[in-house]
Amino acid sequence: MARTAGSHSDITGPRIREAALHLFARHGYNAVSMRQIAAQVGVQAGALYNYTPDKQTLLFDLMQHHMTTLLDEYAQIAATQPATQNATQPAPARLQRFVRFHIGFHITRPDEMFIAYMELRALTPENFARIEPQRRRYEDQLQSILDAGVASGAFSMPDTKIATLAVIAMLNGVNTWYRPGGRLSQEEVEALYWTMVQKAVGA
Amino acid sequence: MARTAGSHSDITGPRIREAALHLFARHGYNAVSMRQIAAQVGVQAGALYNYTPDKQTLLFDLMQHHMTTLLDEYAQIAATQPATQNATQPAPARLQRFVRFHIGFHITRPDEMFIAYMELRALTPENFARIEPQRRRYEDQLQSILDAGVASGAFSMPDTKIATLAVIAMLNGVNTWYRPGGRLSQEEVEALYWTMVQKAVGA
DNA sequence: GTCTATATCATGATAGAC
DNA sequence: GTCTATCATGATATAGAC
Repeated sequence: MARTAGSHSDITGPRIREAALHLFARHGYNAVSMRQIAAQVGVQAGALYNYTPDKQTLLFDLMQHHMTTLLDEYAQIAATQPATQNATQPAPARLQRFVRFHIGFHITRPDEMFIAYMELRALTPENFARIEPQRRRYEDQLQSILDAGVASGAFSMPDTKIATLAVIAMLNGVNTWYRPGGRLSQEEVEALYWTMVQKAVGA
Repeated sequence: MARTAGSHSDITGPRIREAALHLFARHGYNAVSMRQIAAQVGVQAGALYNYTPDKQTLLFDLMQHHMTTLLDEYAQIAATQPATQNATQPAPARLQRFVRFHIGFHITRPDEMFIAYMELRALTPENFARIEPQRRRYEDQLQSILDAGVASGAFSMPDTKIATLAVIAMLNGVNTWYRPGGRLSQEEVEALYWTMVQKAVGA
């Protein structure tokens, strides 16, 4: 049916965020105009302002949602017990879960991930200050796993802070090449990186 | 001395590239205007076009120069013999040299590196097609080291292609946190990452 | 809720004086 | 080689009709 002037819709909001997500990821925040976003949704540019006060808020909301989902979903995964114990889990099991979660989470959200680390500098200072601690909080959880593993003797590495950054960087790299339907399945990718991470931390 | 209209200078060209490099790295290609670049140099916007036909060429030239320097300097390093032999060097020695070179090269050129991998999508398709093979050529040299190491039994990893990408991603991550004068010296950073890479490839 | 129309401003690039 | 001035375009955001 042809798009008319009168009304609809309940789903324009989500479609705007979807279009912005895709376009920001593909071309970069500053290279995308409100007109382009509107065109992709099928409305005029002015209509976007019924859903967002401005372009910057649109970007911030996308990032905020991504980080919140990341933290929430990891909290659930981390809380899941491996069915045998309810004591504190050993560091290698926790690390494996982190690695597989991180890859799985990001591999299924390439656009969100791309924006989350490429468009940080497009945020206003105030918005940046609200996103950055969330990312820090996520990375700190990896470091606590590495610290625990070193303390228990399960891992061996010269510097857990640097190792944290190295592992995150290595895992984030997956999104630069992984494509669904490619040579490797998600399960295979997770297994390969888990093997490499395990070795890297001296497990 | 005050900037005058009449003439100078021989060094405006380099200063333009320097300013563009810094501003592109800091704010992103699309967020930087020709007027901003001109202001940083201390000329008017129109004067920039005595040195570059357009903004896109300015970006391309910066990237091209970076990639050419990278390949040239690595070629020199790779050709250097460890003083004892002139036979083919063992893979672990070659890998160590690669890791230290990669970190050292990029750590001293944070702006160039930032642009080289964040602004690829700001290139026109034609320019991208000229840059991409250079990056590929560089990464292929790492993979050939890993392949040689696996063949000789010095390394052990399930997939050298993925390992190549993983190592590159891990090493590139250094530039997200390293700052001169920080907790770790360049030598210490190189040593830490060499340890982690060594383990990751099963050396 | 969406449209059309518009205010306001910044952009990349060019022309011509000096 | 740089300046001033300007063109043509496209940007974000708003106002008011429907």
